Amino acid sequence: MATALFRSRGYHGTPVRALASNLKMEAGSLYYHFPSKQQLLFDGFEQTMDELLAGLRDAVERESTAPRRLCAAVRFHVRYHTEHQSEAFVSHTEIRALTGRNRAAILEKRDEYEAMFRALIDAGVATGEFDVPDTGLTNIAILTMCSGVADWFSPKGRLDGAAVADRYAELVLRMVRYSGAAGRARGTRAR
Amino acid sequence: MATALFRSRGYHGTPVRALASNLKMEAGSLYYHFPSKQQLLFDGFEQTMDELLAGLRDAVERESTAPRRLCAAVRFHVRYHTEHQSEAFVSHTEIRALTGRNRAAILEKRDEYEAMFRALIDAGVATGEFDVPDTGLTNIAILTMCSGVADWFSPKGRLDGAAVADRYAELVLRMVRYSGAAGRARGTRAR
DNA sequence: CGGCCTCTAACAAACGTTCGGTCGATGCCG
DNA sequence: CGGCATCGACCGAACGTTTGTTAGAGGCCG
Repeated sequence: MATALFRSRGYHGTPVRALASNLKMEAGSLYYHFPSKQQLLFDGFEQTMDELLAGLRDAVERESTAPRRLCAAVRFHVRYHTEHQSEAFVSHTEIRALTGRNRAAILEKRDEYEAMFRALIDAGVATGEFDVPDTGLTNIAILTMCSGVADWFSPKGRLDGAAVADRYAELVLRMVRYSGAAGRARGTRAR
Repeated sequence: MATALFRSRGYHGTPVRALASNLKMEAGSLYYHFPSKQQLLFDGFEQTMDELLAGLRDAVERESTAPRRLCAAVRFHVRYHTEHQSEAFVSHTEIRALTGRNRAAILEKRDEYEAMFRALIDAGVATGEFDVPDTGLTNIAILTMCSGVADWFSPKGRLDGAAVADRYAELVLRMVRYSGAAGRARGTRAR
């Protein structure tokens, strides 16, 4: 997969010839399948963002109360970052490698994602279930914390993706000071 | 500054000629001051890591109780990431651009930094002041969350560095479930 | 004059991309 | 069933440009 190479060497640090040889091909042959290296990056970005948006929407829809919805969102987000680690990592670090309108298109989707997340917090604040001094800051703190999972997670590690997701959900509940946090994290597991 | 360019375009995405023209020089002139592009990157890394290590040690030394020490550590970490945003950002994203032993040297310092942070949590757990289900995971969650500040912070934003640092300190206290969290964050401000 | 510092020019290597040719599989026709 | 055209997938070589780096000459300032 191209994403694995982009992850370990970066977009600009990965020659087209490396991408090709990874697929047991010659460099020129790649251009039968893709019009440019940039498009290859962009396609990966778009797929990742679409999966994130659809997955988040889906995870949230299954729950009704604010704490459960936020929990489900966090668990989905973390699990996606463990199961599609390379894609998620690249989507965070290589945005700057996207050119003009490609970058704009992705940033738009990222903003949409962040807004969906923020709405989950706002909802809990509105009902009084959450107590956060600064919704915007708390939201971005939660998101960067959860996205950071793609930085350090290892499938060979002590905890698997589901376990990390559960523990992160509890951490988030603490951050928004949901009083029923202690026993809830595991209880509201989606699947 | 070279770091600013590395930040916006990445190491491999920044030609030596761009670094030079940023200093109103020609490319060749740079090599009077630096032996190689790689060394330029490494020097920046080493300075940043040393400042982080020294700063953390210093911030922690001034406080005695576990919650105050953790708070001071978080505040220092966040403020450093707002005041040296480019350096901090590059030190997170471009580790992969470091070659062999350069990379090893930096990773060693990073591990040392993480261990110092973890010790702060362990101390609070030992005294019963903190209640965390998984120290290692909580530690890395806190660190990625706080380092993420370098991703989104803007000096022109609504909150300045000190304000962000204070709010992050409170979020962290919530994560380790220090019961006196509410009023403490601002109270323990260092400077 | 002498020591910093910067310039210009050039280098080989590596870059993304293009293109004509090749090869095996497939489909059609007699 | 055999012969031939067609097609998708890939190769290999080449392209013009850009890369990091080196070398030597020249200018400013003491």
